[in-house]
Amino acid sequence: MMEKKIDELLKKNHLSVTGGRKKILELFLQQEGALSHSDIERKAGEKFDRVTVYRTLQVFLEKGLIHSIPTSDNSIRYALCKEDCSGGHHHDDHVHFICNTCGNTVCLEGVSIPAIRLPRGYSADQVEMLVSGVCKSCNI
Amino acid sequence: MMEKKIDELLKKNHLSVTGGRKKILELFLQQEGALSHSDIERKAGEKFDRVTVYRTLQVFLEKGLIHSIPTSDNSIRYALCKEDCSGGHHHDDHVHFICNTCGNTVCLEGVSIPAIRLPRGYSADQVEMLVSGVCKSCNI
DNA sequence: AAATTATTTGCAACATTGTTGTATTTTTGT
DNA sequence: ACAAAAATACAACAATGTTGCAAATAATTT
Repeated sequence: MMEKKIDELLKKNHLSVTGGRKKILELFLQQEGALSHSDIERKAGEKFDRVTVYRTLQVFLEKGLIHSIPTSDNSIRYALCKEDCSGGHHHDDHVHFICNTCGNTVCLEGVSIPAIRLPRGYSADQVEMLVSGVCKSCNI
Repeated sequence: MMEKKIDELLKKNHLSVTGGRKKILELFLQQEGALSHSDIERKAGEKFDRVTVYRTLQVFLEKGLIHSIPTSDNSIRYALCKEDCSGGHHHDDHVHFICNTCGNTVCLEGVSIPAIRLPRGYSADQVEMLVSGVCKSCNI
């Protein structure tokens, strides 16, 4: 079942498959939303050291397994990349949504970021779009 | 000169005019870009306590003198609001730009955030758009 | 399958960032 | 100039993030 998918994902990205990595990947897979560092620490922290969580997230970021989502409250969230985004920029095509009610952060895969016209002289490299409001589940 | 403008701004927002607040406001006015907490601490920290900087920024935020800009590197930046945004949401109409070369963050007042279509069930409250790339000054 | 090598982990120690309470100082309004 | 209100510094603390290194675990070789 999921075990297999996890192992594959790790191997595909040239990462040793270890307990900590499997656990954290599992959290992402079963969550299907974004997780903050403290979320992860809370859910996996009893079994793994804080430092391991930091390092694991960093490695996942570098390998393009996850991407980071900036938020207004100074707490970065991380979410699984649907496709490989190890190049660095393959995830900036969808909008991120934070629910003010439940606090969940999700990637709106269907909603793509519209192009904008920058002032003369500016060149864009990456675009983030972050919407906050009330999500489907909380919007009874 | 600037002294006067600063005093006015503070008074208009029902804030006592004190050394710390004047200094921090001055930094914002002469910077004309966004500042991170550590920026401010570095530039005003010799004269003022760290806690004072925190509390001052918090008050400025509440009063709508400044607004915060989320960034990917987990370090919120603050920028002066052109108009009053004490209501909370009056600043989400422009795009923010971070230069990867010089590190500066600016508000692109002229560039407004395009409307997007959210999936059924979602309602938006606030929208942030964050572009990173190379700014005018660095794009020789 | 055992041994070697490479990688990951936990731990400790530390640095940075952010928060809270309180006494003192400064500002404001009268 | 005085009383009341507000802001500040200081100390103590909590939370978050970083680094080096020894021990443990995973991958590779024979």
